[in-house]
Amino acid sequence: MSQTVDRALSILPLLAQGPADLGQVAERLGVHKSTALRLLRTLHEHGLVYRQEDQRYRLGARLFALAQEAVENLDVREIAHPHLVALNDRCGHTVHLAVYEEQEVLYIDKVESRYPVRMYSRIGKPVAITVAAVAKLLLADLTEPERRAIAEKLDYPMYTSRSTPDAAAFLKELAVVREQGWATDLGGHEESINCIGAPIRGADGRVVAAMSVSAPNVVVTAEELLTLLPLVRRTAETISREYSGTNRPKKA
Amino acid sequence: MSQTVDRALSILPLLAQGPADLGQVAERLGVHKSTALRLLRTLHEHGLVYRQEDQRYRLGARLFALAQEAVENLDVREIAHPHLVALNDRCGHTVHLAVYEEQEVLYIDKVESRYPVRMYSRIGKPVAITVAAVAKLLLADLTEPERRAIAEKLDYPMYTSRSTPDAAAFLKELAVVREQGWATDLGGHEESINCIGAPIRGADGRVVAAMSVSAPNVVVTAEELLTLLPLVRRTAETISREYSGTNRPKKA
DNA sequence: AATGGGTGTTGCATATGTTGCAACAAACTT
DNA sequence: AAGTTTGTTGCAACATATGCAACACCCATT
Repeated sequence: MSQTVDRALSILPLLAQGPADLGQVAERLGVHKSTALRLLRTLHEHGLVYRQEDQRYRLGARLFALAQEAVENLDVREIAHPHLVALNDRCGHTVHLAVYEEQEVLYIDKVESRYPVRMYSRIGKPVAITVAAVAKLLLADLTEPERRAIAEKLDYPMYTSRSTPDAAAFLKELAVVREQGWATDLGGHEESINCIGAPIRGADGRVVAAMSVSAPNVVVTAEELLTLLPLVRRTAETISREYSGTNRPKKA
Repeated sequence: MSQTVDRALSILPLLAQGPADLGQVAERLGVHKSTALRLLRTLHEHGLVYRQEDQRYRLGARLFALAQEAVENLDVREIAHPHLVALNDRCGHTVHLAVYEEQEVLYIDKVESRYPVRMYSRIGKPVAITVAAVAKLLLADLTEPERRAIAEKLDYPMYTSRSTPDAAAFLKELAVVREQGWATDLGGHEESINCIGAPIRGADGRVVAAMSVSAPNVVVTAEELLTLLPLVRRTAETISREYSGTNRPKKA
């Protein structure tokens, strides 16, 4: 791989955390200031980096444009969105859509709860991979060696007492999820929040995305939330059918 | 500037047009296949590029995550502040910056009038939402159903005889504000104080904040204050440009 | 007005890292 | 099975990125 490009690209996540000046960039990259300057200049010419009035650098508009095109290319999102909204209309809770890519699970869509109490999550943000219902669904579909490889590499932070403690427990949970075709997260990420999720499959049966419904204890108990399971699964299946084209041909 | 990085970054807009295989990328870059391969690999490692099952490359979801993180860490206040100060330097009146959050409009910055007579307001304090110019600007940008939902829920205290009396009047006012792109509050909150305001927009055109200039009658009449409108609008636009990073368009 | 610390910027010699090649591997067509 | 297309690796040659040191600049301090 290319060292120069590697360094240049490392600047992006760094700037995503907030603006930084030349010195800071150089230091965090471990290179000379002049080197950092030239990398930043190149990024700047491509519009990925913007220089604000105080001379500090931050991510540029071009990146947003690219990101926009990137999500548009993920057409699961496009197809799923109206169904997620419809589901939210019926149950009122927060609905998430996530995909697995490069060892990460990312939220790519979200429909906010209608209740005043909202949970914290962020589109584009990596999911708590060891506990989230959507993460379990997406990982459960990998091959057994892949699952094991990933499970070994992960950290298992104990967000709550009910978080997945270690690789063994995680693999076991994935096996259950794979078997039953749906997943839960009962207070594993935040003590008072429960989720239920179902997989969205492509034409070949592989899981291409996962969706979930989340609600805090103060609104509905875990048992009540579970009564929504059939609805969630049906929604996921509808989306799967539309996505895989067995129902409605939509796009070329 | 760096040739290697330049080439690597040129791949991104190329892939934004749709997935492409190694050969196509190499050809459109004008480099050898092996070179393109190494560049793509580096992009891949950073998650900016994703390799789909048919081995073709497309933009990766990480791009989306980066952009999302960036907007979240973008501080309007930080960017706006120097411009607000400059505006205050020129006109001498109190300048406010406000955002909409969770059904409320909050002041997040303020530059005090240089005149001895000052109006009462406080950073972090909720704004008089039915009358303030900044509130009108922020609410006017919501969707029609959202606006109606909020307008219904609000109280309409008659701070003065010129306060907005009810939901119908408020919605009508919002429509006007939305149309004209600026707002006023002429004695609606305190009998002797007038404000004019303008919206600050993000890269996608949505209103992310609003600013206003306020002055009491004893210093300038409402008509005199209105002569500042072009200046206020220009300032808001300058901030918008800087915030959205669209100041410097550059092309290959 | 002069000094000094803090930036960002440029020219240059060195050698490091990138390049294109050509040969190899693998997957599909015929 | 042979042939075509596409992706991948090792290597030698050279172009390119690198760090340095000197410079320019701005701001605060004296």
